[in-house]
Amino acid sequence: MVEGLDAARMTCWRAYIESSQRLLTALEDELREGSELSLADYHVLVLLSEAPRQRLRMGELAGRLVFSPSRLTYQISSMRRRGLVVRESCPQDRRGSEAVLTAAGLLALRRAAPQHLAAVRARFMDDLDEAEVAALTRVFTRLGDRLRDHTATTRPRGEHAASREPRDEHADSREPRGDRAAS
Amino acid sequence: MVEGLDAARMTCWRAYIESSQRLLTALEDELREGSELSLADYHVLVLLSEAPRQRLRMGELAGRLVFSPSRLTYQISSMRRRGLVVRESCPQDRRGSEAVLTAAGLLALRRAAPQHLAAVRARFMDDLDEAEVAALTRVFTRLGDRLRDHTATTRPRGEHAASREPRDEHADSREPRGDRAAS
DNA sequence: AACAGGTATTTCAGATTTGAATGATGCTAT
DNA sequence: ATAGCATCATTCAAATCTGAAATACCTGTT
Repeated sequence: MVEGLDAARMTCWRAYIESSQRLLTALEDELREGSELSLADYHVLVLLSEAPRQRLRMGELAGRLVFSPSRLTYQISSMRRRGLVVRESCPQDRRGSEAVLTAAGLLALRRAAPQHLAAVRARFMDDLDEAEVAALTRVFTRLGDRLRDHTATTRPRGEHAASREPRDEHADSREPRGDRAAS
Repeated sequence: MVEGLDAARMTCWRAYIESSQRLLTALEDELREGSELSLADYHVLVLLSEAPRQRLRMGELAGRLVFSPSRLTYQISSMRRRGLVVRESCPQDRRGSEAVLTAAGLLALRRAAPQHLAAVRARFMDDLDEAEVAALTRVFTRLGDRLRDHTATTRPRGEHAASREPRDEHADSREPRGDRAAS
């Protein structure tokens, strides 16, 4: 048997995997019972609300959400049925289509955000001291950067990974933006 | 709008969510292409291989995997079809049933483990220094402990969460066990 | 301008996941 | 013992997710 992880890393890995799963499950449950939204719905709404004209190309959205293209198509169809978004075809590129936030979608986000963010704090963030926040930020930012590259390079999950151009100006803004609707 | 997360925590939260998603996706893809196993299959096999007689009750398995009961039923059926496990009804409690690792299941795990663990290291663990490993372990162990309690107490996801008794002796062992097969 | 080769997205069938309902058994207090 | 409630697990239908194939359009070349 090839050498696996050392004991400390194995413990770390297992704690991370299991607790992350529990956390996501808990947040999903709490979000659903306090709103009509799933976590996926919520993430879509956040991204759209922060986007320039509250709209994003399907591919851009899929890339940021880490969704396969077909999953995103399904997700947006579902949200459209519920009036949270509408679709428009992209004028610059007629192959493309955009998801556009509706007033109802924005309202849904604004209503759901306080509870959801409170839940994120209650279940996770409030337990972290500043040093821990800094450590997690460093680790996961680095991880995300490496995996974004890797996905784009190696196995374009559904072809929606970030483009090869120098760098898309939206692609990794992690800072608040002013036009943010809820968060 | 109620106060959300402070800027540092929001950055942290988003980096964690996105990169965790990318990591899981990458590991799932790599595991599937190097074996016939999904990540869920792999986790089941690891737990069974470490269990006393290489068998676990459905509920115990669901609780540790953070699976709903019906999801676990489906998962185990699928693994049984492929010969990775068999099922036995539990002698002590005739309501219950056990999943038991087969020789083929153990073999599949032993074959898949080296590549999978190498991927875990390559994509994640090798980038962490000792202090980061320690910080993550502390944070996620604490998180897991709190969420295990919370789930058990508040909203027994499918009723398989740990019992309310003082503490189930299997429930949070995170240490290697000696009889471990692969990891 | 027609072609070749790429890209963006959807469609489709099949696999997985969910949650509510069901069946079967265990447990406790009569 | 047995009624009454709790627990373990499965089933079923509906919702979601995946990957391969199809569709429509772009772009650079000739």
